[in-house]
Amino acid sequence: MVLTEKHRHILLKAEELFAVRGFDGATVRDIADAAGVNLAMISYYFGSKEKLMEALFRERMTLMRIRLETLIMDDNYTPIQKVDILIDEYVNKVIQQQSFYKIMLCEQVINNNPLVLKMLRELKLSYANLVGVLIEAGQKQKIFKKDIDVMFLLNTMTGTVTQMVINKEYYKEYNNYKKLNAADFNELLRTKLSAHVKLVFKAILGYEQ
Amino acid sequence: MVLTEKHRHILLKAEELFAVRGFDGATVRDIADAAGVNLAMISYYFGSKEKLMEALFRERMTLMRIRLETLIMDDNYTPIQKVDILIDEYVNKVIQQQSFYKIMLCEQVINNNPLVLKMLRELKLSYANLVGVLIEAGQKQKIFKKDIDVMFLLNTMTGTVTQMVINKEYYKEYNNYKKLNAADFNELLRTKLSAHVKLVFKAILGYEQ
DNA sequence: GATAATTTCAAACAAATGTTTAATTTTGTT
DNA sequence: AACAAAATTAAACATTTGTTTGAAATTATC
Repeated sequence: MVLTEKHRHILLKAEELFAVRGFDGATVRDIADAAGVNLAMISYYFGSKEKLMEALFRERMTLMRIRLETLIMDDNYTPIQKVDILIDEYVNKVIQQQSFYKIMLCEQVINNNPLVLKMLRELKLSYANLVGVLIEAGQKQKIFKKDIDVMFLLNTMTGTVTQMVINKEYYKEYNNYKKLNAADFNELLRTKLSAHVKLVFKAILGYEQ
Repeated sequence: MVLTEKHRHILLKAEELFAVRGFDGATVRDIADAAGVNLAMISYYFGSKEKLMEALFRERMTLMRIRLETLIMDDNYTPIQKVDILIDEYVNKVIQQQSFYKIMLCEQVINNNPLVLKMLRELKLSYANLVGVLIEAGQKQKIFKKDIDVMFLLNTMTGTVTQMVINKEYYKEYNNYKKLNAADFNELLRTKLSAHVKLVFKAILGYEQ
């Protein structure tokens, strides 16, 4: 399906609502209202609510895998540099696309849409495989230690980052960052998260510097 | 509200359904069927679907905070021992109560029930405060390094553990653990998660041994 | 500018949802 | 055994839900 500007606008508004109310909680009427279009337009443009969700996942997930693949295969970086880039880019992406990552998280728990589940599955396994290649390269160069569990490594990153994003407001409150505006706070979070995950990765992968 | 065995039985079945379909996705009819009671019994026993959810949270969350408080105040353990116990008990609890932790995760994202949100908030903040006390004790003894961000520390633990539990099946598949039965696999996960989080905590808190 | 294709709309539709009702059965008490 | 309280039930209720319809408005094509 080719997406027009109208498609993308509806997807954006649907995304915001799904992130706050969940797939079942956000009604088609809510989405139509938020997008400023008639109720019937959702079915007209996407076929159904389910297919709208599928379109959203297809749209948001398209670029994810490709980027990682080019990074892993890039010969201009050392394994350590690649790990740092991987972390930076992941943290950036989650902070930039908070709504979608919240939806992804819920969809991993709630078993709603088979097609969405399949896409998540493929993304996860290909991520594990690609990062596995990176780890092995680092191990061959004696930079990373032996016996790295790729899934533990990845889930530590994804879990820490999503958890911090979900609990953003508590973090803000706990550290008295109330005076910061949303953009500045996101920037602070981005910097701290990158540094933190990098520290954790050093411990798991077993390298210094 | 005093909970009878019947109450608890319905809560258990509701918990299983909420974990798989979400609050909005699990219908009162589904829950009644799963519990083997008449549809009207849900309202009769709990008042409403929302109140059933609140009762579930009240029931499951009651013991959480108290346990941590006694651990932190216990003088028989060193800070490092307390950290290890904290991790072990958290991992055990999540693996033992996977359904409820999945529900908690979704409720943190989806803003459904104000009372549930309030309970989550209180749990999170009191957890942060109590662990903060533990960290400071360790810092005073020069065991932990300075400038520990308690929320980053906690979210690394909760994020990693929940992420591993959510992606259990992928992990099983990726590592060819298909032959293991559910109980054995949970045990394996428990052991590996404990060791992994302890390693990560050592790096964050900055101690050896 | 006439015609066709596309987009938009209000209304209607059937199905599903949480909750209530009022009658019936079961349980407890004396 | 007789009565009262509690538990259970099938049916009904009013909303809300996703989706469709058929007419109207808009845009594109010749």
